[in-house]
Amino acid sequence: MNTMYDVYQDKCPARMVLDRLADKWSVLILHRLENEAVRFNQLRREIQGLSQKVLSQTLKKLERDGLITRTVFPTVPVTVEYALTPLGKTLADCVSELAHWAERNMDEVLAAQKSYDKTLG
Amino acid sequence: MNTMYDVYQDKCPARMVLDRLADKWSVLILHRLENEAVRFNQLRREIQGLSQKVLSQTLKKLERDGLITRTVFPTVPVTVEYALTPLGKTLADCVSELAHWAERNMDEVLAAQKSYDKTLG
DNA sequence: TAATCTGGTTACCTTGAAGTAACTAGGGTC
DNA sequence: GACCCTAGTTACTTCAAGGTAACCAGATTA
Repeated sequence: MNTMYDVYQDKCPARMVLDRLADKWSVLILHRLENEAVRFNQLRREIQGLSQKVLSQTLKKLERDGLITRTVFPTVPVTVEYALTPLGKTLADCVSELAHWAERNMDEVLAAQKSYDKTLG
Repeated sequence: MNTMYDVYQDKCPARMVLDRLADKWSVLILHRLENEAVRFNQLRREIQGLSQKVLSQTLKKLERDGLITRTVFPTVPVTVEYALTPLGKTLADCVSELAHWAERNMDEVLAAQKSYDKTLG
């Protein structure tokens, strides 16, 4: 049973959660993990512009939130895999739609920006 | 017909769009506008913690992106209403799911955080 | 012994985002 | 004339997120 919350309220815990989710890197990482577990350096290589430091920080936050798991395999060199938890999966579905929306509609957004900037002359 | 983009690529325009969307205030504003047009000060009052400056900036960005319209009514004092465009509506649907997810699942997230913090003792 | 791999952490610095608060405009009321 | 309303803008300051780059552990290979 869930407590009722209102995201419009300041200091509402749902707001804190939303604040964490509304982050570009979290969105990209969750999206990437949607269909398979991925290793640290693989994420780093695939998500361009994401530095090692920020990747590490973001993964830690996502793990803390119970959205992803971190599994260490004692291979040589060591392998660390990140994967979605069941909770993370429900969020990733939601977040992927955002990513898809961006891919689908960005032509229209760019056109709107162009037109907006023109009218300011 | 849309160009194909990949959000994992740096400097990909879809990434720029995603970056703009993955913003707490944009999410809250789009969510609030989902079912009705809302005035400037009304948004400011209802979305707690959102300053006048940031509200103004965020609305301007959303308008530039073609997601909301700004309509001035020559009442006294002047009334300015913000409303979703059809494009904005498609995004708001997506974004509202994120807000709902946060409200629905935050108990579980907070519990995960608590448990994570405890194991670090 | 030196270099290489993964998966990080740490120190240092910069810059841009946000807070605060005052100011503007255009009109109405007392 | 002074003050209130809406809807912003502007100036100043501060703070934290992020970039860069070096460092670390643990093990392997040449």
